[in-house]
Amino acid sequence: MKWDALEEEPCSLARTVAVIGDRWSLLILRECFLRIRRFDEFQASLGITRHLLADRLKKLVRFGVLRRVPYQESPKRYEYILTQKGLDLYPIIMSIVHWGNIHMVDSRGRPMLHEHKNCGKMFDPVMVCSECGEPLTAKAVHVHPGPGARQSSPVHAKAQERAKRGAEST
Amino acid sequence: MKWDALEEEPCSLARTVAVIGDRWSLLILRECFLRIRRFDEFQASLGITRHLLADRLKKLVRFGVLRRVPYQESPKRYEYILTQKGLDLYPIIMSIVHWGNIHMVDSRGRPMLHEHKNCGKMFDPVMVCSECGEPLTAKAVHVHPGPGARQSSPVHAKAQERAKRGAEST
DNA sequence: ATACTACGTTCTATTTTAGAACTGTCAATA
DNA sequence: TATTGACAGTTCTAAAATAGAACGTAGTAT
Repeated sequence: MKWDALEEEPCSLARTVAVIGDRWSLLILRECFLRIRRFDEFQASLGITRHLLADRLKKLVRFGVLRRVPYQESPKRYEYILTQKGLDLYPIIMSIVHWGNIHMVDSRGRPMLHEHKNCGKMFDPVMVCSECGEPLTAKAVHVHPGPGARQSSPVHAKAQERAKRGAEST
Repeated sequence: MKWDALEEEPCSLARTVAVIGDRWSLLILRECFLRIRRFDEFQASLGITRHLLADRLKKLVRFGVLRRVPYQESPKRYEYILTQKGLDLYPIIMSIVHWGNIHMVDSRGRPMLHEHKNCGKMFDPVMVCSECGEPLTAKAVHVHPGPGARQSSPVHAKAQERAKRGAEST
């Protein structure tokens, strides 16, 4: 499968993966949320090759996640700023960080703590239902095809059936 | 940078990216949450090459995200089931889907809708603070080094300073 | 025997990435 | 005036990852 094909898939996950689903894009976005904005800063803090950095920044700009903004004339220099679309990636970044905090820390503990300015406390992110406010788990969610769906795949139907008959899990 | 180096980084995001930060792993996990469990089912529904599928499943098992469970003897056959560690990825998957729903849908609308069994309504996921329950935004969060941190990078310090002096954004 | 199912492995060609060097513009310094 | 340095990329070659197809294996069914 080509990257471009991902964008066309009738699946919001696949389309998002087309934007941020590679090793470097997520790390670049982490730096953006840590207020890194300039080419050489990204390069220095990530150790990414300049070649790939240029490529990924272009891609993120093309998708409207970053904006390339001039910060000086002569010589003209640009920095890369998160757009609203980019800022909206924050829940993704935070849930990735949180999973790492729970499942990937070593004996020394978390590399980073997060303080919520509103309440002044160190927090963890919690994902809740927009309708009832309860925390969400995979098992409490049922999926339906939406208006943008393509006819449901036979393999999924078969798996659903088997899962219903079978005992436990996922 | 090598993939193995990512696991060692003092950053929960980088360590999580080492597990799920490639095109296929996230798509495989999507299928897991849609109750796909068997090799040929993954292959059929994703169009991934058998080579890479075998490789990624091994990796996800190695990281403890999936469990390889026999479902029949003679010939011995296995299926791949999400562990608790894997189920805990749900907020990541849901926030990725939600961003796609908001920013990547075409005119036909969402490919998929989610129903919360607890309240019976179609919902969107919302990320809130574990301490005060308010929705989280990037600007309302302040980061601190944690016990597992390495000394803060000069480039980050520089960027922070510049960001404080400067006017708006991120 | 032959075909079929399920789960991989192996092979070659293509694409992507790593790593280093190079380019162009301008400002500051010697 | 010549040199150095900062910044933002581009270009090059070698190494690694991926795509696509074929092959292997172990059992059941015809």
